Amino acid sequence: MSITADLIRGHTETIILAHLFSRESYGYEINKSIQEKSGGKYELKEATLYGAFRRLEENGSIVSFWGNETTGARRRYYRITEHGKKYFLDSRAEWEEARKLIDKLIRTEERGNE
Amino acid sequence: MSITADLIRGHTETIILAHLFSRESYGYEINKSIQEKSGGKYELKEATLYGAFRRLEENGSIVSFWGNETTGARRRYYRITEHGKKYFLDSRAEWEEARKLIDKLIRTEERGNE
DNA sequence: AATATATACCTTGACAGACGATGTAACTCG
DNA sequence: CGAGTTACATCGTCTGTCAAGGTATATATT
Repeated sequence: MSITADLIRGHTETIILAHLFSRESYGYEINKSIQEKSGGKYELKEATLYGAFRRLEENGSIVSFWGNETTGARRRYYRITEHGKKYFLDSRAEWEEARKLIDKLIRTEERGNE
Repeated sequence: MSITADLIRGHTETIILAHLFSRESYGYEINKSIQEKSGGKYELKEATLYGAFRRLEENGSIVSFWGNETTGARRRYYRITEHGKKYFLDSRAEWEEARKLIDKLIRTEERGNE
């Protein structure tokens, strides 16, 4: 893991919702997918993941239900709600703005000769 | 303030160091400058700012000293150290990586017909 | 002379998100 | 049958942020 979690902090819910925006899924799969997409550089810790699920369900962004697996471990599936979709799009827009701002704020002024 | 601090969280120190990278400065000025650069959309709270100064000084990234103002309120100036410069450049590189990763992770897969 | 505003510093207590550690349980493979 | 994988879940701790409060000097207004 080379990406420190401090930098991701605050984006966990958005990342999860992005996933559920495309298709319903379950915790373990979401986490594996994030690991793959990050090339192994980042993984959500389980406590973080399930904590985020709880918050998202509490605020009505997702709903959960047990899958009917007949083999293997049981899975709790999550599905994004309409409210969750809106919340996600808002969060993503906020991210775009924050990204621009941080880029601006951590740019050093090595131009200074005009 | 439209940018929530949760999204900036973890970048406060980097933002401060970016500022001190260009020139030595003091708390109040740094904060004002951030407000201006953000177009009023973001400001560091003072408790956050001074907390960050304390951490940065503790880990040797900055040194501080009282200015010799003969008028107005006294100022505590901060100067970035060599260690601080390295820390800043590392942090900025981490940000670049984290930014790419988050962009990737919150992108929805609306392409899916090939 | 009192009041307000701006500059400038600083601390305390509380909160929220992230994490390490730990636990449960079912299946799989050698 | 023991080790590894899949899969869920919680508890206590740590850390960064913030609201609220405080100190002090200088200038402008009333």
